[in-house]
Amino acid sequence: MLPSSTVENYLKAIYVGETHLAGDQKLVPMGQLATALGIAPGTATTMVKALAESGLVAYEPYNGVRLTPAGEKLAARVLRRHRLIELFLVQVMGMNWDEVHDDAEQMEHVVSDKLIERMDEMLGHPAFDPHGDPIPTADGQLAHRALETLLTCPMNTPVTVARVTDQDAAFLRFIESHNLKPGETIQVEARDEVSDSVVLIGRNDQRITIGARAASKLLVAS
Amino acid sequence: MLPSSTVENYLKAIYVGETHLAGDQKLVPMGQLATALGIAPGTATTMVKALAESGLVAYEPYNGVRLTPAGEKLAARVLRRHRLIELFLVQVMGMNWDEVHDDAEQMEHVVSDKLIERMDEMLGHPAFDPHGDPIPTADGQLAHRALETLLTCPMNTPVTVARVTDQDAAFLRFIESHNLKPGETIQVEARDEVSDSVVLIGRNDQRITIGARAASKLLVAS
DNA sequence: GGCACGATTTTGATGAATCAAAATTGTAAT
DNA sequence: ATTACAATTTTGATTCATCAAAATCGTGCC
Repeated sequence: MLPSSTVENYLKAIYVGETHLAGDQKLVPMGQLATALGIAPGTATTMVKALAESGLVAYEPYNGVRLTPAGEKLAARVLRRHRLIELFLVQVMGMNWDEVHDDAEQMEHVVSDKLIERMDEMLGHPAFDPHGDPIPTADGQLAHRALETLLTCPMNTPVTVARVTDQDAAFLRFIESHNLKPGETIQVEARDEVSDSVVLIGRNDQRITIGARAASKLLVAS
Repeated sequence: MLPSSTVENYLKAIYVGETHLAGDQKLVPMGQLATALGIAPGTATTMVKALAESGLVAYEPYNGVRLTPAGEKLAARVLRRHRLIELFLVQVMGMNWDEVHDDAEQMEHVVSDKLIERMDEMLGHPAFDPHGDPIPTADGQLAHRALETLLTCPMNTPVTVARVTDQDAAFLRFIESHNLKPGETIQVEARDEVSDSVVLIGRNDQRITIGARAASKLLVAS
């Protein structure tokens, strides 16, 4: 009864959906789940009912779905694999951070525990992947950091880029080419509601203007 | 229209089946194919007919199946991936040669061309995997070596183990623990038809007796 | 030459995952 | 309250890969 790749993907999407969710209520709506997985809404409903049967999720019709402890354990395992693999591909295989997502997406379902362990050791039990996403520990714990987006962090104060929450290759290449990868130190110089943009001061005092939508995907620590 | 894992496995099995086949006729019987893939005979027939539809194999009812050039190209690609991955897992990840088969079996279907290329470079464009199986080149060429089994090679003459044609983990561990891995130099001291066994002189003049069945899986070069 | 047996093919059915489109439900606005 | 819209669920079908068991084919043997 080991979970299929499909089941693993559903659990992972619900897990991530829960964290993207506003504070208290932890029910992921079917529509959001279907969109995240790129499937038709009806398919999500059918599948989630099956997952509820096997005790991996709690399903409330018309309201949404949430992981049970069993489901969360499995989801964390898959996410751990995904992020370790991404880091491995960048760190050891010398691939670029914008081209590792698809490989990780596939490999996370098939590589042995032994191989994952080897990667983990080789990388020194890392806590974060190349995008700054936390890597769950073997027993499912997530490192928690208090981060802010570029829309909410203090202005004219040096902050460190900690996480980029978008896997789109073109976006990642943009971030990289403007020296905004995790680890870089930057400042927010100005925010403008009207033009919907944020002006940054980056490496070598270079000014970079990005849209608010993009700014919300850059998480920083003060 | 990229081939599914299932299709890739069928092609690979036919490819390997063809080489295991006695010289001239290159038709792999359905029964053999079904056994190799661990499926029911009827399933093989159905699937092979579909493969014939797509031009990957030539199918002769009641006689067997053979790869077309298109099918051979795909099969060689899969085998190349499989063997590169096995070597990578041993050489780079420090895994044992008896525990890499299953990972390779899964990964061969999912990793990107880019990642395979990186492995190939990192390993220095190797021609053989840890078991001595030849790795097809990117354009599908197989290195050919004239090897003999321990049942047919010259006796009382130093020969070098070149290939072990069995993926069974227990067998591989046996080979390793008796210092009979590819690269080792040994001699055949005696063959006995009646007891169905072969006596070898291995490293440090150690005597090792193995059955004829096992001996047929050790290929050596003079 | 006929027959029996082993290999192969056919048939009918199943489970997993999916879709499109129709039906239903919940809610927010009038 | 009604109603209208958006989200969700249901329905009916499809595709892929598989099996078991029945039907068929080909070959070797007497």
